[in-house]
Amino acid sequence: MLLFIILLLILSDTKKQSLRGSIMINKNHQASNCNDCNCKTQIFKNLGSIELDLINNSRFQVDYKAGEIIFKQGTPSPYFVCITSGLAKIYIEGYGKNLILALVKPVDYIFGPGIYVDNRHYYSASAVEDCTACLVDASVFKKLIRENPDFAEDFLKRVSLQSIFNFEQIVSLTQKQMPGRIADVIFYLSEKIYCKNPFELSISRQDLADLSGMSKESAIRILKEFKEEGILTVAGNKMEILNIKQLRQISETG
Amino acid sequence: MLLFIILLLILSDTKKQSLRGSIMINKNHQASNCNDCNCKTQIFKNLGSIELDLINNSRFQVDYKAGEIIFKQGTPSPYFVCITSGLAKIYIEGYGKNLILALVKPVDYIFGPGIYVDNRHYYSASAVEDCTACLVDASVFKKLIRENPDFAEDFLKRVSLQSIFNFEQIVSLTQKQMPGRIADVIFYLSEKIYCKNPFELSISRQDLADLSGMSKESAIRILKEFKEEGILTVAGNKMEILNIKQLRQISETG
DNA sequence: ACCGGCTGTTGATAAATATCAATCATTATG
DNA sequence: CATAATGATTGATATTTATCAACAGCCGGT
Repeated sequence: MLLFIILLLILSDTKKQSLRGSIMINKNHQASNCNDCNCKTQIFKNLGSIELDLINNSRFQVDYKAGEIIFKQGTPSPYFVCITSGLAKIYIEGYGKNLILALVKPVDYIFGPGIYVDNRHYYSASAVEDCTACLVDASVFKKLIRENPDFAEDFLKRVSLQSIFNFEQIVSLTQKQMPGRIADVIFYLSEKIYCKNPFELSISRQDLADLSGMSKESAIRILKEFKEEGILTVAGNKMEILNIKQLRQISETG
Repeated sequence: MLLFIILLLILSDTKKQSLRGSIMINKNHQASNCNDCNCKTQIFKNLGSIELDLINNSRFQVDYKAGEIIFKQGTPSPYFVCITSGLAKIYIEGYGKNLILALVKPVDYIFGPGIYVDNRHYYSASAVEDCTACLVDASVFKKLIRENPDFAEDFLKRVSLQSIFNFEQIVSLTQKQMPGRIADVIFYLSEKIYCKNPFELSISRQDLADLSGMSKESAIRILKEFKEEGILTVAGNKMEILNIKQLRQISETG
């Protein structure tokens, strides 16, 4: 039995090495240590240097090409994923369709609820743009949550905000008609993701549809209507909101 | 030390007396002290006697008649609500329609995400059946989360389970057609809320519709279809699932 | 330059669902 | 007991939305 465990450890360690091998080539590589990384100011602001070292020591950095899957719904995984560059989406694979729960940009982490339940992912994640991510052992995270109340409280606040966002999303998706839902998605993209007004979409029309819970064709049609009414301009992946007020009203009246 | 504990118990008891004045009328009244209450075995199992006293001292017990509002979306509130008898619903007030997020039965608490954000409620709660609830100061709760890692971890697990449930709900509501959604709601009621198979609905058809995100008329029609296909019997508020397998399949095929 | 595959776009049609109106049943109320 | 008031049910109809099919545009590979 003991032999078996040792064998496992050796195996996992060599596996780790080989993974590192491919990582060293990485050009987008940002910081060799969490203490120097800009991620810490936002997510880990309540952690001390020793605590950051703990995270640093259990961390892998991985690159993903656009379209690649970061993790898949249903698979077990004792990691949490911190996006350090690029753009990822987290989505639920439903019955034929996908529903995008959120886009994740730097610096934010993807911390699935499964970590505190059964170490399984309850949604999938994939790279929308080329991405760099740090994978950190969830047990380290949980340990820090137990030991550092400020960190725990900040985490709870993040979880709460996420939860509030989900509620708004549920209402939007279940109670608004298509124009209202598209309006919400456009605001989300402009205000929360790309953070500017004439912005360039890096997501596909299908993603747009998966964000607003409708078919791709319907999403395109609504966009066209908005364009015809002078609410926005769409040219390929360039988009600009021209009449924020009217778009806001469409969002609110459903 | 022992003396100190006894002193605390006495103190908490005298304080309780004054509060009792208004509560004593209550017939459903269950326990005069959290230490004796059956709630603690489930929610507060990781709390020691002194910690429970803390909760006990900041607690109000209130009765609600069926239909009464417990708290309303948008209002500020530094309390968390523990349902100790009856049945409540938490729901989001949308645009004309309501969406029921969950039914809450004893012993469970309603801990809105606002507590860690801005002390506002992001959904409303009302009594479906006559209810008894304990209101506890959120600051006490937050204090215990900071000081007791086991309690915090258990709480995170609960929040995670809630979150997983919400995801399933989003998928059901946005990707399934009406029969699938009604099937899901029926399973929810039978398995999670009433916990038996021939069960008696204490919620209205409108609530059924608000749980499944459709109009009341549509909900009734689907119920009728299920009845005609021999999947279940509905007579007023009595309901029995006859063909669980088929209902499961309807739920899964959307 | 040509081709095949992909995403995006459009129109026609079918399916799903809500709304409206009327009726029935049940309970509350004077 | 009569009568209002409320909730449940049903049918007819209108609206919303998805699906299907066709086609355009773009891009990488040859």
